[in-house]
Amino acid sequence: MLDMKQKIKIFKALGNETRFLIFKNVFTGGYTCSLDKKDPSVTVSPHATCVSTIAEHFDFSLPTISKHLKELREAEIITMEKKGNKIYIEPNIETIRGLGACFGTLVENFENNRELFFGDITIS
Amino acid sequence: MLDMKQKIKIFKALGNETRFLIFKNVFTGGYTCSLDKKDPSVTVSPHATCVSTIAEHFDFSLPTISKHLKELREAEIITMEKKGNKIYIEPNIETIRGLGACFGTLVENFENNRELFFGDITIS
DNA sequence: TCTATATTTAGTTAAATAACTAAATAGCTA
DNA sequence: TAGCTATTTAGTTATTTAACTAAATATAGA
Repeated sequence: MLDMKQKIKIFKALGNETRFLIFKNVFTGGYTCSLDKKDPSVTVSPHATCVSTIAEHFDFSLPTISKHLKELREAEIITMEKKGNKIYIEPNIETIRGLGACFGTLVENFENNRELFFGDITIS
Repeated sequence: MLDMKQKIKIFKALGNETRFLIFKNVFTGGYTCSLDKKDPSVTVSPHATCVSTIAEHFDFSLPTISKHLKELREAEIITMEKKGNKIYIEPNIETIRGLGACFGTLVENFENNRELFFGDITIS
């Protein structure tokens, strides 16, 4: 379960256009980075990519993208794993699943409370 | 359906501790503000509250809270309706429902893509 | 109309954010 | 080892954010 600090960190991370676009593309596989040619057994997901590949899609410098990725990693939205001299970035679906569940619970509780208070009357 | 700009605005709004706490309490009914005594027919939800009531729960000045509320309203996370000389604040559940649905779709698509790629093999 | 209440606007300031370039680190490959 | 690739760290700067106080606006009620 995500605690409040963690949720705020996630929202802050996604509340920036560049980071949001990185997030979007890492999760939907918009970027692809060739995996290690020497070792095809490397077990990265099809979504995996690396820092420089992502940076190619933006007009910002590599250090700027690197810093954005760090923030996404600290919010546990992505994972970054070093393999050789590259860092493979993958979506952290558990965090997104957790966030989705939080919103689901919030909506559900809200509906239940409303029903308790208003009975079966629909408020427009 | 929420567009990208709107989503980013929502995340930015919730990525601040004070605004997150306001959001939390407005949605869960943590604050309650007495409704208009003269006119009990006023149709505000049990979650309704007003700016000064919210401000009482924080060590920040009223203008600071007012500005935070404005940002939450612009992100369509809450609604603010003036009735007399008070402004009643209510949660905008549709926005939260929409956001929850987005995360749901993202997770679902992710699972489907993974299944398409990996078959029924479970990746640990 | 006068006064009190509720809220926002304006203007200021300190801190945080997001960008840059240059330099450092780390791991391949020749 | 030397050079190349991938990435981060350090240091700087401009912009944005979040806070404040004081003043303005709007409504309610005496």
